[in-house]
Amino acid sequence: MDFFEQLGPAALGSRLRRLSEQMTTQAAAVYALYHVPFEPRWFPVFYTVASTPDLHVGEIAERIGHTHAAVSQVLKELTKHGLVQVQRGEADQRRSLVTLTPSGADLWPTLQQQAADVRQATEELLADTRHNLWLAIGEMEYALSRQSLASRVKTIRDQRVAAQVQILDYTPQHQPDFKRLNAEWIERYFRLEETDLKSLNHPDDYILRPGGHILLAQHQGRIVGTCALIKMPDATFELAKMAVSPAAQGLGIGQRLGEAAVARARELGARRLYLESNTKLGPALNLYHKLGFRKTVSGPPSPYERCNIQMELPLSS
Amino acid sequence: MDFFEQLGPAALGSRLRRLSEQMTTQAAAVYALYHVPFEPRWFPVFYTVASTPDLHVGEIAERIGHTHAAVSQVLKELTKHGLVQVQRGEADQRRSLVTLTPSGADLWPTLQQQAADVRQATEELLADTRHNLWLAIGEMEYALSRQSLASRVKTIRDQRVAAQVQILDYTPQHQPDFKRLNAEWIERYFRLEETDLKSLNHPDDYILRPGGHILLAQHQGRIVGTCALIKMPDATFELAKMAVSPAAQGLGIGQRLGEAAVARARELGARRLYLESNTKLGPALNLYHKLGFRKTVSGPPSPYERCNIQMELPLSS
DNA sequence: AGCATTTGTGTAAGTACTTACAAAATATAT
DNA sequence: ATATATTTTGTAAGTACTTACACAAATGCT
Repeated sequence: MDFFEQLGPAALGSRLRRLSEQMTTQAAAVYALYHVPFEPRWFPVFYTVASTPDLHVGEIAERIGHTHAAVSQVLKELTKHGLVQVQRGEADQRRSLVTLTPSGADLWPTLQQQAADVRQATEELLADTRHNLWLAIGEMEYALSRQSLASRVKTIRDQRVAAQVQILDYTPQHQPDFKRLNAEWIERYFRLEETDLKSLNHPDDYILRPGGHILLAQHQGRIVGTCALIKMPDATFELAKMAVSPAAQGLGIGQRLGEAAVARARELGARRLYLESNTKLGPALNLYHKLGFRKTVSGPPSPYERCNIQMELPLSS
Repeated sequence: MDFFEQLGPAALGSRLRRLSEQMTTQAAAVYALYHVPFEPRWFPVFYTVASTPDLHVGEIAERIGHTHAAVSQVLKELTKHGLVQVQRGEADQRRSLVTLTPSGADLWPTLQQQAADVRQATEELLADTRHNLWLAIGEMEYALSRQSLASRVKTIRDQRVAAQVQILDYTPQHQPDFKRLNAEWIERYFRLEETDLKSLNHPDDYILRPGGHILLAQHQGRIVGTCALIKMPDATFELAKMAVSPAAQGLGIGQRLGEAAVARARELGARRLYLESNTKLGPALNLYHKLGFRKTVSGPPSPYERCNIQMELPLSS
């Protein structure tokens, strides 16, 4: 099984599954040992009912950490085998109250004894190992409850990507990328307007020459994000043309671009940043908020139809 | 979840299953993170094919530790999604050789990167814990490969039962049990013969008064086993009427009875033990062998039709 | 009291594997 | 060379759970 060795803990899930399967098989063998006509998967439910009778399905499920559906299925089988009986609740007619039948009660001491034997065997097994599996599971469950594996992986990937993302200044060779990335998202949500086409086709004329700046994000040799600072009166820049390629979204590239834009505005002596957007663009607004932008009380009307929100960020110089 | 706390490690199997399920769910979330249209269960197969192309189904299965059936199913899906292609083997037409398609090869770097990220995340997770889950699994698998859980449980149970089993001397009140236990197994395999009935109905007359002894095994207040020493010429006793109740079989009660009988024969100054049995009775012969009995080369003919094997145990006094 | 909402349960279908079985190609024995 | 055994694979069904859905009973709200 070089597979596990090569991949290491990345295959943790697979390995856990294998071991749990092995344990389940062994459990079946244990029942055979005691001549008990009983299936391992019944145990949690039976144990719970025997310990505290007159519980209903939902309560049993909660105690053993399975779903009510699983409990319901197991109870059906236990009933068929004559080990438990189910009655409608008296006060609450929806509930199914469960108790042991006489033959279930007969079985109970044997199962208890068996559980005690299994417990002892497992404890001896665990005592033999340097790394205690039972405690390790507990610690792992705790660690995962604090931060999920997926979000841990995301953190790692974001760090790696951030190290690979470069923020570049616009040069004329970037015009096609600049246009493509912006046209892409505008067309997805709205319609390309005349004003858009002018500035996307001729950013030199419409953005740079009037004193603006354009920043680009490069990842693995490809331009995957853009954003522009457009000069406005009163030491203000408008943050516009913010776009990240769909394939590169979720990598924190917007954040990097935004931060770079804010830093650049500061360098240029801006006292205020301003932007226009649309409330439909949730993730974008989220990003702006993270960067420090807040809703403007009132501002000049926008030339774009699609803008229904304005935000600003005062820059204390 | 008091269930796990109450039962402790006896519920190890359940707990492993829960954790592995959680890891599987998380794995799916990780794929979503990378925008990869890929299911976690494909990974082992895909990984193996990408690392070493032109393997066939059986080889892949062996490497990843799954069955060929599982590999076959996953390959079907991978093919449907255009990630791998399967060809008949040239030399051996039974084999299905697997290689990546161009689009599978495209996906490979992303998956490799992702696996590396997952590995790092998991390693950080493991480093945070006091009991290393990865190593604990390895140790547990090793321990179980040396002795299965079922056999460990059996050892523990046998010890417990042995402590509870008492070997008693026959008194007339035991006659019904003595008869019941012997009749039970004789009728299961053969037919009760006249000779049987005499000694079972009147053990005093046929066994004890001629100088024999009867031992009984008592477990939890019930007589669950019998065995008799019948006096023969030349300081020899015949070990006969060995019976253990079906419900109590496998508990090592036969062994205890047998050992007690041998010890008693020694006390009585016997120089040899003798018995007759049938080769159909595998477990019984096994027990006799464990007690030290060996096949007799030739002996006097038995009054019982069912006897086709004779064994003896010389007792060095 | 009449309505929507919540709660409790059961059933069906899915999941990621397994075991069991079947069929074809190849290897081995006579 | 022919019959038999073994290898290789695919398919079906099972396992021990899950999620999704449906429906009745109870509760909350006006």
